[in-house]
Order: sequence, then C-alpha cells, then structure tokens
Amino acid sequence: MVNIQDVIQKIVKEALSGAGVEVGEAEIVLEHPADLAHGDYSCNIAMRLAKELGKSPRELAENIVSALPKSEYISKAEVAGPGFINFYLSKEFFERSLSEVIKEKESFGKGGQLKDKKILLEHSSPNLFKPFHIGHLLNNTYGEALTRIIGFAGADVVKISFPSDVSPGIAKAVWGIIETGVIDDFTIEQIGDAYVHGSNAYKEDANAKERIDEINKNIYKKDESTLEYKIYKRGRQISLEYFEQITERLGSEFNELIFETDAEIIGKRIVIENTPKVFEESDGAIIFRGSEYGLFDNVYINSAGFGTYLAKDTGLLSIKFSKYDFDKSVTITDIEQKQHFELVKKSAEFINKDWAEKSDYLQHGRLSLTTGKISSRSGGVPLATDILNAVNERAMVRATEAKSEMTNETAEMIAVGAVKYTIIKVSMGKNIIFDMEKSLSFEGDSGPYLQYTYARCKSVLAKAPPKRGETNVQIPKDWEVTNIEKLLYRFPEVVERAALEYEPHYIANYLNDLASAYNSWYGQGKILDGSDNEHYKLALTEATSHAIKNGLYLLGIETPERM
RNA sequence: GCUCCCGUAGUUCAAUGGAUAGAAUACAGGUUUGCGGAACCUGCGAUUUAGGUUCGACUCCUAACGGGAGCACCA
Repeated sequence: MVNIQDVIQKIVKEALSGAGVEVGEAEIVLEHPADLAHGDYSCNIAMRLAKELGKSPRELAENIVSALPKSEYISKAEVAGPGFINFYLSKEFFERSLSEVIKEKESFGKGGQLKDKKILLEHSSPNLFKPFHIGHLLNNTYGEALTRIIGFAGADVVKISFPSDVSPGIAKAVWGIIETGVIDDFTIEQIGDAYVHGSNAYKEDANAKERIDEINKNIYKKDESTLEYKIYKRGRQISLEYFEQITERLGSEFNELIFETDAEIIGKRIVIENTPKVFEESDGAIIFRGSEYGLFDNVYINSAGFGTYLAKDTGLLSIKFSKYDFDKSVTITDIEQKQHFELVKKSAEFINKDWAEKSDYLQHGRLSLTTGKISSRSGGVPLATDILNAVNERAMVRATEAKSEMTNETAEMIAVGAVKYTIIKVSMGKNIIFDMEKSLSFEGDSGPYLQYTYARCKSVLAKAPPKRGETNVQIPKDWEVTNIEKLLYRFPEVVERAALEYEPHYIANYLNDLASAYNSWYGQGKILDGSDNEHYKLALTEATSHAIKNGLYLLGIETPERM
C-alpha cells in the first residue's frame, strides 16, 4: 500500500525548503482531523513554526500550500482554522487503496511493526477451585484480543496462563468439600460453594481455621497419604477441565500452563539465595523492603515457610526466562494487582536486570454490576457461563420475535460478541460498569451491530451478478468519495496503534465508525441497480466486509455469514 | 493516614495538546411498498470546582470536592 503519510511529509518538507526553512520529516506531524469534512490529513507545522519565523500561522500556512509540489495522491490542500493545512486525498489514491484491500482480504490490516519480535503473553490465569467469574471474562477478552492484535502486527506470540493451584484459598475449598461430604465426586459448582463455606468458617470457627491451615500445609507438602491431597488432586483436575472448556468457548487457547506449585518452589529458592542481599528477615518471614523505593514492604516467604504470591511471581519470571527466548514478557491482570507487580518488578531488578527490563505488567479495570439479574453462585459473583448463557438466550428470543431462523451456533457467536464488545470498547485501564439490560445491547454501538453489518454485506455480495475482473477496482468518473473510502485505508494504522499501545479499544471504535459509515451510505441508495457504478459499489461492500471481519477477529469476535 | 488511578449529555462510553467535544442508549418525531428495519434520518442534551502553563487544554501542573485500588505473612 502507498505510504501516504510519507508522501505528504515529503512534499511539505520540499515546500518549506523552498522558503529556506529546513525541518526533518519527523517534525512534520500529520493527524486525521476529528471531522471527516476537514480532509484526510491535517498538518500543524505552520502553527509550530510561526513564532520563530515571525509570521502569522495562517500566512505561513498559505505560503506552504502555494509552494506544495503536485502529487497524484493529493487532490487538494487548504488552510483552515488557526493555521492547519488540510490535505484531501485523490480519487487515484482511494481507487488504489480499495483494490489493495480486496486483494489482501483476510490479511488486510497486517503490518510489520513487530516483525521478528517474540512476545510472551500471559493472561486468563485462573484461581483453581474458584469458578471462572466475570472478572476472568474481562481478563480473557483483553488477553485474547491483544494476542491476536500483536500477532497481526507481525510478532510471534507465545500464549501462557499461570493457574493458581496452591493457596490458602484452595485449602478452604478442600475443607468445604470434606465438610459437606461430597468427597467421592463433585462438580465445579460444588467446589464454588465449598469455597464460600470454607472462607466463612475460617473467619468464624477457630477449629475450622486450625484444620484448614493443616490442610494447606499438606497440600503444599504434596502429602499423598492424606485425604485432603486426594481431594485436592481431583478438584484441581475438575477446575482445569472447566478452565479449558470456558476458554475454548471464548475462543482462546494456550501454548503452556505454568503452575504456581512449580513457581513457588523456584521462587522460594531464589528468595533464599538472595537473602540478605535483596531480601531480609522480619518476624520469622522473609520480606522485601519496598518502602525504600516508594512502594511498600511485603512478605515473599511467610513464617510457615511457604512462598507467597510475590515469591511465586518471581519464580515465574525465572521459569519464563530459562524456558523461552523473547523480547518482551507481557502480563495482563486486574488493576488491583498493579502495586503488587511494581513490587515484583522492583525486587527482580536486583536479582536479574533483564527480568525487570523485559517485563511489562498491564492492568485492566474492574467490572461492576448494576443489576442483580444474573443468577449468582459463590459469594455473589456472577459466573462467566451464566452471563454467556443469559445473553445467548436473549439472542434466541430476539431471532424468534423477528421470525428469522437462528442456529445455536449463531446465537453463541452473537452472545460472545455482545459480551466481549461491551468489554473491549472501553479503554483498558478503566473500570467497566456492566448492565445486563443496557450494556449488552444488540443495537447501536455493539458487537451484534458489527456482525449484522458484515452479514448485510455478505448478503448483498451473494446476490450480485458474476463480477468482471474483481480485483481491478475502477472508480467511476462521477463518483463522490464517501466516508467508507476515507475510513477503509486507515485500518492498518489503527491496528498498529492498538498493538503498540496495547489498546484494543481503538479497533472497536474504528469498526463502529466504519460500520456506521457503511450503513448510512447503504440507506441512501441501491447497490444492485444495474448501473455502471454497480461494480464499484460492490467493491466498496466487499472491502468493508474484509475490514469488519478482520477487525472483529482481532477483538476475538466471530462473524456469522447470516444472522 | 500514606501512595496510585479515575471524575465528560439522564445513563454507558469516545476524543496524539488542536478546529464547532463524537457516538450509543433513553426520550420526541420520521424512513417514497428498495439488495437484511439487529438498519437509516431529524431533534434534545455534557468536560466536578478554582487557579496556572501556551498560539491553543477534556487532555499538562497545583489545590479543593467526589469515587476506586493498594498499603506484612490471600491471590
């Protein structure tokens, strides 16, 4: 594809040079005006240089415009507002970019910004013995989207998840299972209930607390002779199967699961080896003095001799670095763990500088609910499956009301799309307020709206007469360029920005703009009208369908051909 | 209490330091018997407050007010 930014920068540089002003191309910043009516690119160089050249910004801008060399890709350049230079791209450019979209199809949007980079991406780490709840849904959605986006930008992505398979919380659940007597076989739901039961007992009942602590020790020690270890093993298995099932339903898979039990052993060893160099003893525990670096002190090995979350994450670093060769390790978690990872990273700096420098810890916001419509098990937290099932059902009802056929497969795509889109359209760090009735809309700025637009495109294309020379797009002479062309060529830029900033929501916002431009244009006239322009209108439709399909894929959302 | 994050239409979200702050939803009205009405069009409506920085501030700085997170053996 033509690097249009490069073209514009070159001619602006030349124009300035003619006036005796030398600037580097990097100083010529181009941006898309907020309003499509203001042109395709705007440049603020005149406002930046005006002061030192002793001219008014508008005057300087006029000078630049009149000195601009001609380019076949620029139809017009004009001065606007306080001194912007607005560039309007030519029909030749749009014709060319449109045929490239159609040629590239499913690779449209792929870029090379992260070519030859190896990235380890860790997300969706479950707490075994606790069901996959709404928070995990958030984590998985961002994690899966980033995996795909970074991959599209050319990187080689290794997907990792770090299940917590040993913790006092797990001991509470195991205690609950023993207590309720469902020790022979049990379900994931029963594990959830047992966890709530155990947590409450731990706080209220001293005997239970003592027994839970003992269970915890036996699990840490992997004492196979005990009843609790047998139950633990079975529960761990059930939890893992559940994890695989739900992540598959959400469309993600992992190259490797690294378990906390393994990380704990290694982490503990590292902490001990680095005491007192990095860590120190305090009240029978081994801690890191984060307070000396503006953070806080916290325990790495507790007084019972077990590695805490901090030691486990340190051990995980060691495992990652010894097993894989990569440029960056990216970990995605909830915002509440932000300070925790700052501490991990700070202490890692003193153990192995590489560990700190090559690790990025990203956080997404928390999700809160406004309505209590979703049935909630285990401590009032709605499960991912409950939410998906409820939305799936609504998609079915919606289809029945509209008297259209709906397979369960399609309903599932719509449900997953609606839920994921609600999450992903918000910038990553922000908390999300989730309302089953409003947020999970099928209308307007929503996943199903984009899916619908795609299905609509496909439907038109299916009815089209056999095309002539499909990849050779010819723009009609009397054609007025629409917002669709003006948006389409930007897709690769949007993907690039999302990949470099780790912000999938740029893609969601872009797709919504594109779909709404398409639907708006669609409503204005007929595509299959038998005219000479029909061919071009179909090309526009096909290109839109590729952008939407690829964009939704990057968000982890499937596109049904019909809905 | 200390540290960090966030305050935008009634509601849920956008907006590289740029132009008239953009959508969706809700509400009100409309869409020539036309390829998919999960759509389209019109209207209504917002930057918490007070200072500062500059050609220009939702965005950066300071303070107040409001909300959230973290702060020693949970993860």
